[in-house]
Amino acid sequence: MRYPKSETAEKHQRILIEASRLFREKGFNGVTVSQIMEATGLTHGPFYNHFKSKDALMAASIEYAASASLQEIATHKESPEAMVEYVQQFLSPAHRDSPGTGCLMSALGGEVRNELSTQKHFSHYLMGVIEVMTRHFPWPAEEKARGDSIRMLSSMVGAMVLARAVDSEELSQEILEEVRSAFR
Amino acid sequence: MRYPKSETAEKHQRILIEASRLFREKGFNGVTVSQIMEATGLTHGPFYNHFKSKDALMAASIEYAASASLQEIATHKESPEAMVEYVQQFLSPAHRDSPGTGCLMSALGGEVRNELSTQKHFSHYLMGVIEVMTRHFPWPAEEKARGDSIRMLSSMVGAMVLARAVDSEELSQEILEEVRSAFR
DNA sequence: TGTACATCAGTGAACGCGCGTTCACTGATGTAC
DNA sequence: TGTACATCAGTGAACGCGCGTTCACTGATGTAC
Repeated sequence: MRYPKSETAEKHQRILIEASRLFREKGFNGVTVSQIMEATGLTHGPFYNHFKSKDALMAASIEYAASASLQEIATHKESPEAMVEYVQQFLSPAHRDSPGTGCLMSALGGEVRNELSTQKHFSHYLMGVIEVMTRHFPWPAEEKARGDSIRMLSSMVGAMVLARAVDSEELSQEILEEVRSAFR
Repeated sequence: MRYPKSETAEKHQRILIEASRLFREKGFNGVTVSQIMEATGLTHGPFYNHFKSKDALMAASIEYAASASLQEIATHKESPEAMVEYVQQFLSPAHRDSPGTGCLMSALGGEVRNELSTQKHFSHYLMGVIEVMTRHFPWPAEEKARGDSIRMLSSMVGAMVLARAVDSEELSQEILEEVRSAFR
C-alpha cells in the first residue's frame, strides 16, 4: 500500500543508520540485507525501493556515517582542550567496545580496500578529518601540524584495530594507554 | 588413490601458504575454499582431509603466517640499522601494494575481531613482535622502549590500513611518508 | 467538498546462485606374509 | 624378493542452506475533476 512521503524518507534514513551501525559491528560481509531491514522493522523486500543494491548501500552508508562523524568532530573544534579530550575518548575501552557507533576508519578501514564503491567517500572523509585535526588540535609547530595529524590518526586507527583484535584485555588496555599518553 | 606421505605433507603446507596469501589479499570472507584449493592445484574435495573446516584453516593460516613473519623479522635483529630499515620498508608503496605477502596485522587486523578462532594466534603474534621491537629497535631510552614499540606498531598498522583504503595515490603516499619520517 | 482512480512503498513467496561441506568411488602406495 | 590386499588422499558430483535479488500482489495515499 502507499505510504506518506515523510514516512518513506524517514525509513530511508533508518536503513542508513542501521546499516552503518551493523557494517561497523560485523563488517560488510558479516551482515545481510535481511538483517539490516529487520533492524529497521521492515521485511527485506522493499530494500530495493530504497537502494539499487547492497553495494550501493555500502557506499551510501559510508557517506552517511562520514558526514555524521565530521559533524560530531566539529562540535569539539571550539577549544584545543576539547580536541585533546576527543582523542583521549577515542582511545578508550568504551570506544573499543562499541564499534557500531564508533570510528569508521577503525571499524571498516581494512575492508574498504576490497570494496571499490566505498573508497571515494572514505577518502573524502579521511581528508576532512586530517584537515580538522591539522587546524584545531594544539600542535607545537604550525608547519608540522599536517604531518603530526597524519601520524596521530595513523596511531589512533592502528591502536584501535589492534586493541579490538587482541584476546587479552591486559594487552588491549596497554595499547590504548600507551598511544593515549602520546597525545596529552 | 593413495599418495606418498611426503607429498601429502607438502600439499598441506601449500594449502596454508595459498590460504594465508589469499586471506590477506581478499579477507577471510572474500576467498572461498574452492579458490584456495584451486591455487594449490587440487580440487576442493580433499580440503577436508587436511582441515576440519574453513574456520580451522583461518586459524591455522594465521598461525602459519605469524610464525613465518616472526622468523623474517628475526633476520633483521642483528643490527639496529637493519631494524630501522625493516620499518622503512614496511611503510613503502611496495608493501602497500602486496598485501598477500605483507603484514598480517595490516591486512587482517580488522577482521580478526569478528573471527574468534583467529584471535589467539593473532594476539600471540602481536606480543612477539612487540617484544622483538622493544629489544632490538634503537630506542633512545630503554625504560620507554616498550611503549615506544607499541606506539610505532600502531602507527605502522594504521598507516598501512589507511594508505591501502584511500583512492588517492597522493594522499596514500603522503601518509606513508609522514609516518616513515618519524622512525629514521 | 466529494468521488473515482492512479500511484507506489510495502508484503512475502520465490528465484538462481555459489557457498561450505559430504560422500561413493578410484587406484597407487605401503604392508603383511 | 614376490604376491595379495588394506589403506587413504584424491576426484568430482551432489547436498542443504542462505545469500542478494525479483516480482505479483495489496491497499492507503495523493490527485484529477
